Amino acid sequence: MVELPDKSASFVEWYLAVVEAANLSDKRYGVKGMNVWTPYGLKARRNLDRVLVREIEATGSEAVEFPALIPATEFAKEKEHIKGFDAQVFWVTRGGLSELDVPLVLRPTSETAIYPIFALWVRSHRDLPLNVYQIVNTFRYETKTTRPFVRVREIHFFEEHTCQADEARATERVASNLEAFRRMAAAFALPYIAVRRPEWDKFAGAHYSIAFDLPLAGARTLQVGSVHHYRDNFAVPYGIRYEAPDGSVRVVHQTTFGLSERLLGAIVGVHGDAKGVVFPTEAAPYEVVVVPVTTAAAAEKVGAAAQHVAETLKAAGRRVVLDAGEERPGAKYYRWELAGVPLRIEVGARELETDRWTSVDRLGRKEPVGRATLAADVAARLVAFDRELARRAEAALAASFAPAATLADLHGSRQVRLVGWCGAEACGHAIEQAIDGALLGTPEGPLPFPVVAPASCVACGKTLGVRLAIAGQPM
RNA sequence: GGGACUGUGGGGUAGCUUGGUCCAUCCUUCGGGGUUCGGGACUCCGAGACGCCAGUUCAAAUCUGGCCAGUCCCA
Repeated sequence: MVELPDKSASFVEWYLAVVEAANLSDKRYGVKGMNVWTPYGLKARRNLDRVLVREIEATGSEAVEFPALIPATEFAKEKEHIKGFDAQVFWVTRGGLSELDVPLVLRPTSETAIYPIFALWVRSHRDLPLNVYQIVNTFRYETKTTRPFVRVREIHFFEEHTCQADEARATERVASNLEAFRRMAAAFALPYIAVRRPEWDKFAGAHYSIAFDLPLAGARTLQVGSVHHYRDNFAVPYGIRYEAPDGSVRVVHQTTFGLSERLLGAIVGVHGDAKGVVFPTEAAPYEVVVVPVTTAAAAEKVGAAAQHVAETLKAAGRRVVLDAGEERPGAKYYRWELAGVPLRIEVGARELETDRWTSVDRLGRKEPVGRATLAADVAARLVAFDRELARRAEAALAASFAPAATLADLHGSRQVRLVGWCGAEACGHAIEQAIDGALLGTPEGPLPFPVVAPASCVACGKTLGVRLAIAGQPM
């Protein structure tokens, strides 16, 4: 029997307990920040990857894989980048018994592994755009407390790297990535806000960074991914140049798009409830669980019917698990609810006398599904489930933001705050200090809820050039 | 980066102050048997632990040190 801590009262405790109880990850490996992917957790992760791959490939990106080790000499070429990552890399300094002449960095991100090769691949304007992505593990020497999926040292990382002919085309690629992320997030019923990070918080080496933030609990937010415009900041030191149609030699402009298993953390954190995980259909390791409700009299018939239901759904392409175990039905319900399966179908003697099965979705909504129309009815129920899940998440997101007119409002805030900001770094830091968190930045595009434009900077009171900014506490 | 606390079967705990009573408590879990089965069944039998390495001691889950890991707080 599993008792979960209260989600709204102690979010972090709840999160850790859910991840463990649902068996998504095993944190007993014994190296800080490096957890074991369990069969169940890995199924979910692969579903996320499947959607990411589908959506990024729809934009003309191709998969590649680069090595995990980067020579120190290459790593050091872009000086803002190395400044940003120097303190959080693992080094490989020895090979067997001998010291390496050139130490190797275990990639914390792959710019410096990929760009020397991009310089070889890109020769002509005909080679552009170059859009590639990889899904690999990256490593960061995280010193803070690590948490499954959210802050780890071995990161399951999706990263797209592109080369474009000029700055405008790179800007277009950024827009395309924002759109791809919109589709990915929608697939998981995850509402979010896209935020342009302030100068002091952009990716090391970027011209600008746009991050995807989700409110979790109180003022806490989780960045699940980001898109960066590099301009030619990397292309110059790495010599990524091409010959234009007019014969001139030009430097490419680059973008990247990064996501990680934080997406899974976000699904757990946003959709999960007092009973456990709630998986949106696309992410769910199993979309449907079939539970036979047996009695001594009808055991055989019920068992055969349950099996038939499972097989019918499998044949229709559903991920299905048939729980024919010895436990009583109630115990199974609790277990599969903890695991977050979107839809349960109950097959018992009662149903055998009708032409329907009972189905209950993870939000507790009970409805019959037709025997003859099983696959179609289940599909419809799952669509309705995802829609309701999204609706609830959107309502929760809207409720987690509140405007703040003064710095005092930010103290001990239980919500993410919308503030006026003049753009000055000093004011930004004053805001960060007040909320004991970060100025996440300025919204990129419209927010998914109504907003009143602020009149003045919450820190200095100036009205000139004031824009809407978001302040919260990144997890 | 700084500090605090914690580490006992798969999970949660009692025991630690004051070393011997402990081949270690209780709940859960796991394996086997029986009766059951529409929201966490009951019962019988069985399995399973003192984070790691040193030290102190006749004797260490218990005391000391280091390491590793986890949790929390602060920059």
